[in-house]
Amino acid sequence: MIDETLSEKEQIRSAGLKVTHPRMRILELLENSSKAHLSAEEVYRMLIESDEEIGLATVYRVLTQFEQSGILQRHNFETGHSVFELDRGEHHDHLLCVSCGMVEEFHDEQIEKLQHEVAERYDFKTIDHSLTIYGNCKECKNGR
Amino acid sequence: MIDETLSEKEQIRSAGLKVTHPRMRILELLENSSKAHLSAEEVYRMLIESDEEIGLATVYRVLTQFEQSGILQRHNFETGHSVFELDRGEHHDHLLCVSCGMVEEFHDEQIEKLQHEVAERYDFKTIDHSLTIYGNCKECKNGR
DNA sequence: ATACTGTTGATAATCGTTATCATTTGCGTA
DNA sequence: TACGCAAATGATAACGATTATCAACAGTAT
Repeated sequence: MIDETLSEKEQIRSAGLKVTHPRMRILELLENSSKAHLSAEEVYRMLIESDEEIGLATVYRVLTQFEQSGILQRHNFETGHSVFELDRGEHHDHLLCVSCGMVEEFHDEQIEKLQHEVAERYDFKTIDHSLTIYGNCKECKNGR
Repeated sequence: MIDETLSEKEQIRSAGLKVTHPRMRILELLENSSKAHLSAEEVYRMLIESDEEIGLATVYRVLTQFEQSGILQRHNFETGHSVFELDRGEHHDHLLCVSCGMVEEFHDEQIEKLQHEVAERYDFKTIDHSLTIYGNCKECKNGR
């Protein structure tokens, strides 16, 4: 979960990481992206298009570090690759359009509560949970 | 969703597939397994151990065909590989122990209903949905 | 039994991701 | 400000899971 009042530099520092060129560029990119959910390959391509000489290995490494320090969240939808988004603190679930790939976020307190009850019922210590609804969005449902 | 009253042979036939040795063995294995959720590699290894000469490529192919014809369900938990289980019709969600890999199934009608409401709220046509709770099971939570 | 088409198995290829390692770079210290 | 060193980088090899290729083989309708 990030503190929006911290600058990129401060966020990276407080994650215990050196403030380097690749890390700054990647964090800026995530914060300025119009798409909330990006894959490593997408981040890499966007950097290349901005004439940044950042290797693919570095992109994967930095994204993983950002995830581990809580700057980013990683999601594994059923697409065969991970996508990342800024962790803004509020837990949410996803609606994913299988036609156009669009991702919509939602939060439902009632569902959250029921999930905790289920975990309790099975004597499970919840670490994380993910709920994704796959389907067709408004646009794709009708024409396209 | 499979009809339990159909024999393996009939299930394969009604999927529009030829009744072959590998398909029979794989379906039998799934139906007799004590573990409900198996990966392609696990199925392959179990076949090898039963002295079955079935190639890994065939295992992947058959599992995919069984999934497409509704005999199996495929799940992509956050483990990096797919697992398969017989589709018995009743939708359910999963509790996954990140320590021992144990998978527990549950069904909560209330959660189902709330998910439909969310989809409606966003004008989404639901095709599928998956809810997985990651954590530590009863055993792993305490000693191990 | 025959023929035709789907299926199989060995293996190469692919995809997303991680490991390796020589070179470079932040950054605390002198 | 220059120095030194551990941490970080980038090119690329390696990896694990899965899919494609293709010649040999096997169900099944006739």
